[in-house]
Amino acid sequence: LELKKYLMCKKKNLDFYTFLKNFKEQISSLNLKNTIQKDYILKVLFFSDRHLTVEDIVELLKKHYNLDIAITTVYKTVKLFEELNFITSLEIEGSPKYYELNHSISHNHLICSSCFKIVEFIDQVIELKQQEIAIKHKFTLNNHNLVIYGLCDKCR
Amino acid sequence: LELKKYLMCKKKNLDFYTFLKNFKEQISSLNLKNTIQKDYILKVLFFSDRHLTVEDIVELLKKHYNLDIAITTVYKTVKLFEELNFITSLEIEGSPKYYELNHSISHNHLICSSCFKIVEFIDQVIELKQQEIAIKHKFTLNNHNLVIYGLCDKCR
DNA sequence: ATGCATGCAAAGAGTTTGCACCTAA
DNA sequence: TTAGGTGCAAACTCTTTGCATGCAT
Repeated sequence: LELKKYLMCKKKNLDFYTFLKNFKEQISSLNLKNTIQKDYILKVLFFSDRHLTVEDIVELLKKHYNLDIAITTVYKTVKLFEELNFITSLEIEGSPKYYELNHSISHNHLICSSCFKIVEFIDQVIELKQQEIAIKHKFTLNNHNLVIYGLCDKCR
Repeated sequence: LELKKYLMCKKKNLDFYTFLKNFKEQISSLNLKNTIQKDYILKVLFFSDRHLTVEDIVELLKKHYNLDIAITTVYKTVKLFEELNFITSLEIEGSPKYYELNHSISHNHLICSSCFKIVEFIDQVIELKQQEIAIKHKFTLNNHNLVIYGLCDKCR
């Protein structure tokens, strides 16, 4: 029971092995190969409570699983995972890309300019307004990226 | 009169020479040096009706004024201009930074994923909501970056 | 057996830095 | 005269690509 709770992901409300099984099935059905590299990169992202850069992923693979996976492989893999909608990316001014498990629900980020803490939020009013604006300008909305920069309470 | 109208900037509602004079005074008051390079980089940004990359600026300097200014100098200059709030920058996924004259008014961007057309918009509801969210999470908001990606009517 | 995957090395894009010389004030 | 500025070359960061080998299916 304790183990099961540990394996749950807050974001997906799912245990890792169910998630991994589904993942492996999707990889197979696309005629791609299941590998240790893919599994562990996914695992690191699944259990992380923060947004990770490619470099972070390499370090965590080494630290937690003593695995040496080439950074090139991680770049290729996160690109694939993003295309398959397993993960999403976040661009922050002057930083490498950050990755996180796909929440399915559209959300935005509030970032502290000093300590780089990232807070996620959802706002239905902003979501709807964006739809309105897209329609007004005759755009078909596909995704958006709202990042608010500020100072968190600890840093000011 | 025609000339005067030509020299007006839609965004600043100001003619270039008034703008340049004010700019030069600010540069002097900071004990920085006024140079041809700074003047012309500002000029290109002033008269542009679109967002410019550093590379765009170098090309326009050559095309319009037959000036060869080193790209390094342009990088250094736009960085300075941004710190002095003469211009603002915009980050788009997988693109170099885009610069534009500072509007003073906070605004957002809608970008076509196919032709990269950039449309600017202002929305008071979104602005206020962002303030609310910052307060809720105990952040002091300083700036934000909302980019909506979609397909414009021509591209879909 | 086939073909995607891995990982090394190398290239690539965008940007910054160090430094000698130049120029505005 | 003396800071700051310019522009060349080189470094730097992040990311992608080419290719030989490896491994899943």
